[in-house]
Amino acid sequence: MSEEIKPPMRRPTSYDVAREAGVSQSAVSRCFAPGGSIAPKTRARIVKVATQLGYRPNALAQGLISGRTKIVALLISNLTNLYYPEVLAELTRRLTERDTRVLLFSLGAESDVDGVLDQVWRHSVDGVICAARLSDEQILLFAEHRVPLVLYNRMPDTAQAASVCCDSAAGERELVEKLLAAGHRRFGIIAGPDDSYVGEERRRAALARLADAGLQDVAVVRGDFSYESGGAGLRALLDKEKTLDAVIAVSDLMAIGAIDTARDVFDLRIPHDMSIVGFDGSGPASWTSYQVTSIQQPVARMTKAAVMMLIERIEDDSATAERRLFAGKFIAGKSARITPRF
Amino acid sequence: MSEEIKPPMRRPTSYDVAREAGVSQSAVSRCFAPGGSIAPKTRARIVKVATQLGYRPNALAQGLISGRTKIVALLISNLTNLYYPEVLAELTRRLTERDTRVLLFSLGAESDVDGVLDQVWRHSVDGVICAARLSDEQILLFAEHRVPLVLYNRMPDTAQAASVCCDSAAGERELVEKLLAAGHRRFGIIAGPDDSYVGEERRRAALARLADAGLQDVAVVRGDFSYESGGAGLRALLDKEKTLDAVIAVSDLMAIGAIDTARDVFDLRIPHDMSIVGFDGSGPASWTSYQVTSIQQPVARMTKAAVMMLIERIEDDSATAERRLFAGKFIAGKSARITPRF
DNA sequence: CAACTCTATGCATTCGAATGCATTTTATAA
DNA sequence: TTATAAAATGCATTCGAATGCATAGAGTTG
Repeated sequence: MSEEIKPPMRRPTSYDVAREAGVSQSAVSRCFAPGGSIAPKTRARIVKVATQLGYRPNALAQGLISGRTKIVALLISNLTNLYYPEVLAELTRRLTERDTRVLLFSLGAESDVDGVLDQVWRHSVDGVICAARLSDEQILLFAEHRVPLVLYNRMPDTAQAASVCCDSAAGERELVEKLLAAGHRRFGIIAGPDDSYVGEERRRAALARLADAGLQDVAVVRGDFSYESGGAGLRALLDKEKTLDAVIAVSDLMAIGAIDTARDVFDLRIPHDMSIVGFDGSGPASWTSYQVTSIQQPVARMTKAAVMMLIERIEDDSATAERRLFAGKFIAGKSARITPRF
Repeated sequence: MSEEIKPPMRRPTSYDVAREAGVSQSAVSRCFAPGGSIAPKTRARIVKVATQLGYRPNALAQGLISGRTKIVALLISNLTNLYYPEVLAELTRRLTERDTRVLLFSLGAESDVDGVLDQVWRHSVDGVICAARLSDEQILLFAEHRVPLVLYNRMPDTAQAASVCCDSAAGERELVEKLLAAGHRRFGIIAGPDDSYVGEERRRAALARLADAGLQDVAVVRGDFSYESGGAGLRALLDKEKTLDAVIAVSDLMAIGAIDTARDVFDLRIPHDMSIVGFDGSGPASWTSYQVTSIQQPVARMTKAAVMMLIERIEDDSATAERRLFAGKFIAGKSARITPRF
């Protein structure tokens, strides 16, 4: 009879272990709780029985009674953005390292946020890292529900909230300065959707720096951060202004789209005939065919900071808002001429 | 006194709503349960109070008592693979549509699987979609724990499990046939790591079809699916065989790496001097600079199938294993010559 | 109006682990 | 050996919603 007839057998609970080990349920609980008061001998016996039965504490019950779920929610707007996967992977890895699970919410339209928040409250997550647009009212809801929040690469309009950002403005300024120093004068900008926080910050910073240099009325078109919209953006720009020295795309992916279109449709040599810069320093930007001149976000440091900030405020709910702003790193690349022509 | 002194105020529970609405806790529960027996008038009153108090059912308590969490775990091996984000986004979207949350587990090294599974059991998820390598023993654990499982783009060695795959073998064969028909004879293969299911399937299929055509001893090198390893792979191949007509990379990203290296390092015109094909049909493959000749996986249909299969077996735990195999779509692209030279 | 359905509602219990408090056991000191 | 502190253990309760069962109320019919 090698085929044992197994009873429908539900998962063993702490009571099952307790019975089998001849102790109380409390003992079992304490046995697995860090710092629980338990005699080494008893612990050994319980652990043995637990292993044998394949006992695993029920996370739901633990969360319900203790008020701690060891789950954080991650809100990310458009996962397909090529730059986010990297951030997502890093955040997930770092959280997992700290014995925390990730409940992922991907926001197609930013309007779903309310529905998502509803789910966040229901699941009593320990905290939230949000890389999607939140209104001030929404941010206030977090305080009301006492759920720690860290914003990633965006800042609230006026509400107080912890945030980790790459200094888009400074980065964009640096790019513009290099372009100006190299003698570019006829600029075009491929911006993001007007509801994108970083997109707008970069657009404004670029325009401001150009204005400082006496360049007004710079042509601006809007894309949606996609490859296609980069190409479309370039076409639109060249439609307005016949000749351009330099195009500033607010993301690498759009810069790449613009580069491909410049070469393929307009037969331009990059950077000889036209300079194109991006932003982010995402994977494909460094590919040989593009080598986008860009600002690289310090993803490792930023994700680490975000996770640490979140954990800090999970452990100390009186922690006040803090903002950490990381400078990006200029990547010379080869898609822009950054030295004077003569 | 515009500043109300709020008591520390915990989240309202069904009891709070019940008291306020003058009914029992059961009534509140039934009010939100679909098909609960409740008088319209009572329901209206409860809903009003609930809204007013901002009541939200506690998902932990619901999961604990009902045995259903409406959470599925997603196990994904390397998120940075550029092709997975698309799959991840689609799966998340579809699951969210069906009122199901996603617990994300990203596996850096495949060895973490056991630790991840432990967490999966603890959280009593309703099901799992797995795009990472699982051993037969691990697959059996799912049956033991009665957790429905759907494998994405991989099949178990011998154990029974539901799975959704793109027909890699057929796709790779088609690619090889087109290349053969166009007159290519000197082949090289850039395979994946030997523990990659799809990688190995594609490699074997390519080699088999080439052998059928009388081509033995085809050079094979291994990459890790990254852009860099594609370039390195091409260098290694050209090191072994001085001249090659065609290179078969088992993923688009490696094909792209190979294309860039071929152009930049070896000064080859693609596809004039050498054909390079990939696999997946991921975003960058269609960019103007590459236009990789490839097999496109029907991601939309596959993710839909995976989610439907999972839901089917969540609702009917007696459902036996099923395998759905989707044919990929040939993308002519421009990285391979697929018509005879004369 | 009595007899009987059918719908609403409440009561009590359940899910599984954590924890404050009381009690027992063990270790240490006098 | 006894007094006392300290450690180990058990008991009972708690978290918040779902649900089987009993009952109260509304509605129908003869």
